[in-house]
Amino acid sequence: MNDNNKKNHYRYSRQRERLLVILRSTSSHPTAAWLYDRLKPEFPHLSPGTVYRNLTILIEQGLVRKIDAGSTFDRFEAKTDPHYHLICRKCGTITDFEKRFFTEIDEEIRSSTDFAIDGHRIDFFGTCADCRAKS
Amino acid sequence: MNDNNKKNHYRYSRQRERLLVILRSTSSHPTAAWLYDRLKPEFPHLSPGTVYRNLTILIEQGLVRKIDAGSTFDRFEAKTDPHYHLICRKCGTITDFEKRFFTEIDEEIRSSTDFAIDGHRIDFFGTCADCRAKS
DNA sequence: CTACTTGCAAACTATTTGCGTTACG
DNA sequence: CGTAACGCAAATAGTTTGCAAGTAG
Repeated sequence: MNDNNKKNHYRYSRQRERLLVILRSTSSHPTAAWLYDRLKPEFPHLSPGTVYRNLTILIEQGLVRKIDAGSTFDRFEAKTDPHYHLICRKCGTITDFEKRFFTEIDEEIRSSTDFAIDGHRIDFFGTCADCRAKS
Repeated sequence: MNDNNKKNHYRYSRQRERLLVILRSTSSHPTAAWLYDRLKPEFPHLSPGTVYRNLTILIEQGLVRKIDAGSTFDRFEAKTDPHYHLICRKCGTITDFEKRFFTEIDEEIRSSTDFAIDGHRIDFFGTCADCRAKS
């Protein structure tokens, strides 16, 4: 009956606002730990729980997305427009790719399964320019 | 100087052989816990460590792949031929899709980045037939 | 015999949660 | 004022690791 355990409405929180601002100001797809370290000087009593709870809320609000890129930890991004990720096999860096979105492939899948497809995620793997320069 | 901590060669192990057979006999993309439960009756003294260690070895050998599908736990598959995953948003089931592989999209990305792309992964999201029937 | 593999148990890491307090609306 | 959000600390979940004993080659 209850929609899991989502709140009725969200109250303003300075910590959450700053978290979103920082997340929007970087393209590095940071981890929760990185965000915590980044925010700690501003809020000396900040706790990891607060970071995680706020990330969850921001995700519920559709302002942030969680990324799995094969690590043991989660990464986050505030980009909400459709885009892909280029993941470097050497250094793990994630780079956004937004020049092209292959909406047409969903249609191809739809036509040959009984799955009701509403979206897709693509990660491209390879070696970034920096890593190639180093070897 | 040392190649991380990989072994010089792999010795035969009955546990590992059975693990691979079971993994090859299912299309359910199981978790380590599921594999452990499945193998436990055959090896009453089996430990989780053995399952994880052997999965790591099978991955190094290129016989098994680890899948991240947004869960807190890893899933594994013994399919090594290129294919995609259809992930149900309701029940989390992962279904293989192998009818079509979009090799051409790598080329499109290559031409507009300085990333040396050598492969991609696509996950399609939606609702599976079973879940649609239930609602 | 050498060193890879095992079982067991303890350790580890990232994340979540309970609780009493603070503060937004 | 009611209840969402906080900080703190303890708990959890999944996975990894150290060690002594077993075993493949």
